[in-house]
Amino acid sequence: MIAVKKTANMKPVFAKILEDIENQVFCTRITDGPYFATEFHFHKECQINYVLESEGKRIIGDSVGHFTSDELTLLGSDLPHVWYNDRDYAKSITLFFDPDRVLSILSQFGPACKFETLFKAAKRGIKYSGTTKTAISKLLLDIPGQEGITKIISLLNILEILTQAENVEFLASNGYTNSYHAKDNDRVDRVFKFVFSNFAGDIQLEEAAAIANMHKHAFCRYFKERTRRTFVQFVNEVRIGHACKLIAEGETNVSSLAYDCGYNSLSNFNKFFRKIKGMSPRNYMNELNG
DNA sequence: TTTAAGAGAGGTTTGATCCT
DNA sequence: AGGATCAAACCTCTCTTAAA
Repeated sequence: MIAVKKTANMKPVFAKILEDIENQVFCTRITDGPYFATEFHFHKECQINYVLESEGKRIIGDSVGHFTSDELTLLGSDLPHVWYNDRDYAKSITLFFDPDRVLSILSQFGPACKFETLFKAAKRGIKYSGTTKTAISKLLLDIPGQEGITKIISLLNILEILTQAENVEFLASNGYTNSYHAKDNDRVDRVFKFVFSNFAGDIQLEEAAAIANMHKHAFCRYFKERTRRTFVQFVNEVRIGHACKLIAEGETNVSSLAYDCGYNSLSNFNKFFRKIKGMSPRNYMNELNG
């Protein structure tokens, strides 16, 4: 279901980007392969991410969501994130920049308050749509072929457009603060991958705890501390999120939806669907499809 | 076919405490 | 700080039943 492949060079790839940015105001990275080559992580640099082709699940801060091709997001400093594709291809372009450095440059030309505000808002992760998305994605894709000052102008253009965007969607919850530590990344990534790969079947707490190398009691506490939700809540959010994706793709049978998402009883599926979405599955279908 | 409520069993989460 | 252990509280999960 989810591509859970892993290569030995994942970390060096990311470390290289951070090295590159040491010497520049910003840098871009193009991913074009069977999967997104980073694990769950966070860093000081902001990033603008445009998914060209792929779909799957993503975690940004405390949000668990589904992404598809043509998705544009801005992630602020220290916001934990990961994209797990469940297709065998992943194509995206990402622009990394150090917000402090960008602000210090911009402030030499006048007040940079609106950019400061943007970077602060980005700590929740922002998803863009409409004309903003169209304009930014085009500018982003042009950057790799540009040099020197033209490149800088593109970045400034992008940031300017982002400050003017309307109807944006915030991803992490209001007031979200990162409670992960850098050393959590591996462990948490293993657990997330486990859930995303197995949510359609049975998932036992003890198995997840073992994957995290912890006793189940310690794991419960650890998981809640980092994700702000219990392990069972997380699994249900992933399952109901998947149900919504299937509904969006045209599934009309509530019963098969329940079993496809890992529920062994219709009654339990209905219960959690209502709890998470605030309405019954049938209502949700009607609202979505008119 | 779908939704919802209730009950019992058993799984999950949490508080307190101890250990490293 | 972070994890282990135990006990107790809390909550899911599944099944049943009934109704829309």
